[in-house]
Amino acid sequence: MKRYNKDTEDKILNVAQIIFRKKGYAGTKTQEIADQAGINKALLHYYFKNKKALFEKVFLMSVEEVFTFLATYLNNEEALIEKTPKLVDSYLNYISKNINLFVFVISEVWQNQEFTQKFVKIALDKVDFSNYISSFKKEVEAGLIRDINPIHYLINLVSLSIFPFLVSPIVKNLLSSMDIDSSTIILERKEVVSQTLLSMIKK
Amino acid sequence: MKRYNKDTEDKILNVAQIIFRKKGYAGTKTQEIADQAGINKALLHYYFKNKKALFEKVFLMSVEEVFTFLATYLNNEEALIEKTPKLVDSYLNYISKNINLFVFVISEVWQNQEFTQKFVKIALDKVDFSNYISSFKKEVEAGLIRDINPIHYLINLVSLSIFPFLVSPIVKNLLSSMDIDSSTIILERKEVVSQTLLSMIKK
DNA sequence: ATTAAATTTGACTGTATGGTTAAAAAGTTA
DNA sequence: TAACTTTTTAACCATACAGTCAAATTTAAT
Repeated sequence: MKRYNKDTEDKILNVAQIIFRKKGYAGTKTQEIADQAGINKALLHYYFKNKKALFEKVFLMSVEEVFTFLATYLNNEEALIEKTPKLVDSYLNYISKNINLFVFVISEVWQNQEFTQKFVKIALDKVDFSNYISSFKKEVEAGLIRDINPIHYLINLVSLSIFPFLVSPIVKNLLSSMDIDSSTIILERKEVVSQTLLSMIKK
Repeated sequence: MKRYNKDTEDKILNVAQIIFRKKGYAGTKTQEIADQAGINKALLHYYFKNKKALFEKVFLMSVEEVFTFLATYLNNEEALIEKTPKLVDSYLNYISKNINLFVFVISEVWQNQEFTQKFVKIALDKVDFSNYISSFKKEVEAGLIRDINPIHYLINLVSLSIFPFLVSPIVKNLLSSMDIDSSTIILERKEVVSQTLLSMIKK
């Protein structure tokens, strides 16, 4: 006797993830998840206690994904000056393909602060930035980079990378109203972000 | 014979603005707006055709507010190197007091793209950044600042300013899990953002 | 093949929600 | 004050929605 059909559970989770990330908690209807998963709404409650429980699972997976990607690339052992352009390049690619993920996490963290904070903490427990901090400090001591707070470098990195995509529907409008070609701007961003970050750490 | 009671209409709009900005379109219930405005739900429909019409008014006001503040400060006639720290200072103060506004606009632009885009366009029509662009170019020609694209300076300014607040519930958790005092970091941000922007334009 | 457990379904329920209606109350003009 | 208009209300309606239940179907073990 097994316990639950993993295929069905995965199918529900995958569909729920897509819809929750696009429409948010309040905007998502369990009926739509069931329909798109090709199952009955009752079955959804057989696998997941209720809408909130399903949402919480999706939310936790999402926050974990956000941190995992960042931590993986940040913790690799390479000199920061060489690492920066590569990190920016792959990070911008990742963000552009997963922008819904970031909009979702930020929206829900504010709209449902009471029950999302717990999962932010859980996700943070699995992630470790201490490696990044200590290798940053080592490079400072070795005289390779300027003596700045690694936290500010990190905040600037994610701000410069994520935010332009967050507001891209607005920026596209703004640029076209000014007769500026937005695809050129997007292409230039990688270089701009790299240069801006490098100017923080280069002596 | 007058037409509508302006007090009542304003009361509804103000309450609607607060609730929509906090809970988003789907998360907001018209009953709650009516309750907090101290009126009957029928009266809400007497003043506004339906929930969507009320939302659209609030959304338009919000996008306009976002652009108006930025444009006002950006268009003032002062050398960019002197203007930057002042602009950052007042912009960060403004954002920290109105973070819901920014979360709201970004969330809704993605979640309800079909019917928000129109209002983004309307709001953009009322705003003019051409002044900023031309005075930036003048400073470049005068040799006061480096020859960079003013759009990238603008994108970096808003990214570095707004994004840390957007993710502040997460950052606070992250920092405390690393035993870092977040209030110190926040205080340092003004200087960091200014310096980062200045390093883009200083020769 | 029989039995029993796990999985899936159709039909249902209660409530929350956006919106309407008809009438009462308040305000305005003559 | 009478007549009329504007504003506000209580009660109501239809629908959408999250969640339940009992029965049917599938799966696995003997």
